Amino acid sequence: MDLREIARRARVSTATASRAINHVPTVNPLLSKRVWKVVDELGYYPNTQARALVSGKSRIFGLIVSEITNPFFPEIVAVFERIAVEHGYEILLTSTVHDPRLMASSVRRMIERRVDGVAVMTFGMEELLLEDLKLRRVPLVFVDVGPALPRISNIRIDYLHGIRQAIQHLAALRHRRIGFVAGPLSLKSAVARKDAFLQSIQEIGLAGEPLLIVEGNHTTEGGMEAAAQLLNAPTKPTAILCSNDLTAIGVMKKSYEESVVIPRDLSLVGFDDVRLAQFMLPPLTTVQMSQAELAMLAFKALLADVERETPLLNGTEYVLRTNLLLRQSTAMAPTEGIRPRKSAARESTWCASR
Amino acid sequence: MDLREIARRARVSTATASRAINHVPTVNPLLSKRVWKVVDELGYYPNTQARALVSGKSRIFGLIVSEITNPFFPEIVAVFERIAVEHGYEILLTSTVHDPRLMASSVRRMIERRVDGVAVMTFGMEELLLEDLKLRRVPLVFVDVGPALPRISNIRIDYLHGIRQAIQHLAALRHRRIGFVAGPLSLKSAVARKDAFLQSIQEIGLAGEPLLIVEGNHTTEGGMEAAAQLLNAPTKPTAILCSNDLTAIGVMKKSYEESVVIPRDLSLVGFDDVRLAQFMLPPLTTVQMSQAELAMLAFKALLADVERETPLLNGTEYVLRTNLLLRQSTAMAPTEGIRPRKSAARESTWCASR
DNA sequence: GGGAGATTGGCAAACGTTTGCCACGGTTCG
DNA sequence: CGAACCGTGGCAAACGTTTGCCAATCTCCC
Repeated sequence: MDLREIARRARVSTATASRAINHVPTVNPLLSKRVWKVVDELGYYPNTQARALVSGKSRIFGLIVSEITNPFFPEIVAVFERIAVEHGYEILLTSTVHDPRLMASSVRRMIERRVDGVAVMTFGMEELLLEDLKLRRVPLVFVDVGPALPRISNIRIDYLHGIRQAIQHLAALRHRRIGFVAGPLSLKSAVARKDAFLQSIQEIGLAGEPLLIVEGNHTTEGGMEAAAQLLNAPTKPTAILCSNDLTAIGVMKKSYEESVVIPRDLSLVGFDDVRLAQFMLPPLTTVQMSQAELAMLAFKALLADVERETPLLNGTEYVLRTNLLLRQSTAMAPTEGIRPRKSAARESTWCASR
Repeated sequence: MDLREIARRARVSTATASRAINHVPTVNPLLSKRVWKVVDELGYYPNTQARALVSGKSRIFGLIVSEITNPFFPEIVAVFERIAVEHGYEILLTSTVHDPRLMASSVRRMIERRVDGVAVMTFGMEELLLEDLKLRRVPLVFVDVGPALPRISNIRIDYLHGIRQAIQHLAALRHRRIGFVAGPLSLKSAVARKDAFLQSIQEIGLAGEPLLIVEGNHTTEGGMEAAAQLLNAPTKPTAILCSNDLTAIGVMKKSYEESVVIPRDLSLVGFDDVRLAQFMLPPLTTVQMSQAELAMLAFKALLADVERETPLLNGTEYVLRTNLLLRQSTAMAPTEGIRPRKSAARESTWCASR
């Protein structure tokens, strides 16, 4: 069943039928009604591919996330999809799972489907692979990349704001030895988080304390390994800040196994505010980075780019704030009985790395 | 840049160019090489919509899940997507969030995009809304629906297998008062799980015990509410089986708040084996229902239907088994001090419902 | 009553492919 | 030497829309 059939049954031309269906105002209301009657009777749905072919617009946005099984992303996908649908867009989802080959194939598929734009929510991976998209002038939006080219927007995350809050919160609880489990330092966002941690530590004059930084990989498993290292370090931290919630969950599990009770013996702060964070035992204090806002920002950026007729000289930059969310995984630092203060100072550059 | 341009530059007709690109064997290797050279130089990607238009196949599968933020689903999406891509298919994802309107609009969009098939992973919701798809002979695959029509396959979950194991495991640990937090009974799968629980209880002669069933809603919040009810019931259960892991996590949280320690005071078993289950404290014993297998089964079913030239009289039925996964949230039942056996018996039909 | 202008609807081209059909050239065999 | 056949490649139609352009009809005013 196609437009021709509709036109035939409504006794109009296909042109009129098309115009009626698209609510072009010049069409005679009487004819329009006739067309719509037939459409409803037959349950006709226009063929999007034919439409796309002639209009040159697919009304599809690509959405690339690094790993959909990471609980951070489903929320983004859900919100992005919801807004997209509201605006008549469809999404083409790819979960790259950190595999450049998959990323490449995904980019290719997106180009083949002629997406109208792509949101790249991988937090600073493999931009090289996106050359093809840039070349074709596909509007793009990234998270955490430098100042933008035309048709390329950027969402900058203000990591410092939330992380500074976290550190100051811990300091207020008398913690001085604060550990940090970083994300994979190949990720720009992981580096940015670590830098924010470093800066925050410095700001409140804790830079002289032994530096307790371990590189994790943003998974629970990585968190467990990192916790193992940190808890056996010559100078155990009394508090740990993690580069993401999954890592923090891993730390919780390791602590549990080693009978370190949170928050009595160890205060713990996560990052992201994954939905599950509040259901941990104890509920995880974490730096919130709103997934919903991030998704909305990304969509907004893409839509603006698509609807703009003349491309801007440079893409727009959007900013997303982060904020500390207090729950119950932090507490006053344990009073230190036999803290080997002097000897610890000697090792102030201790820094493990996986 | 289009096929015509490729053809022009390779000095062949578009027909030959098309055939070369699609590896039609009759084309002269020399010409083929010439075509491919141009293709690679120009970075030409064929326009999928034009292809779809003429071939009548969009090479898109729809995937409908009930809620992508439920950690059960991302794994399904990930696996489904991976296999789809491997087979040259794209997926159109919808998260219906239990909203019939969204479901309807999603079905419409899928039809407009001319999907080649749809996997409906909502566990028994709103099949009525899928009439449009059935009408158009779109291959479908469901989970937990009755025997199938042509072009409609079904994946039946063998809930009993795993749930029976769970109950027997609890019984072996001397538990006699086993509570159950059901899912929303509007969901077929939730009913099936409850029935499996009932049958398993009966099988081992525990049917005479007070019946401790609460209806939850498959969310953590629902689990918390259910736990509140169960823990304050006249005859507190010593073990609770939950209809899914999210519910179990809610129960854990509530127990924690009420200082009921798991597994010492209360044994807990979940269902699904969400990735996070093993990171709960204590790690959650649960009935595993492999998300990866489910996704693979669904894709396989769809693909088989698409590739079959003559539709079967009835769709195929696939079966997915469930299995108990022992972790650390179950233990021997607490020795019962002052158990009010007689008085409890009177209330053996106690059954709360939200 | 006739012409100008405004409405409205139809014809047909275009979007970028695939593919059925046919023609061309070359080879083989009688 | 001619006919039959095969391998190869090109022409053009088709897929289902949208839309520019033009023609037809109507309205209104002089």
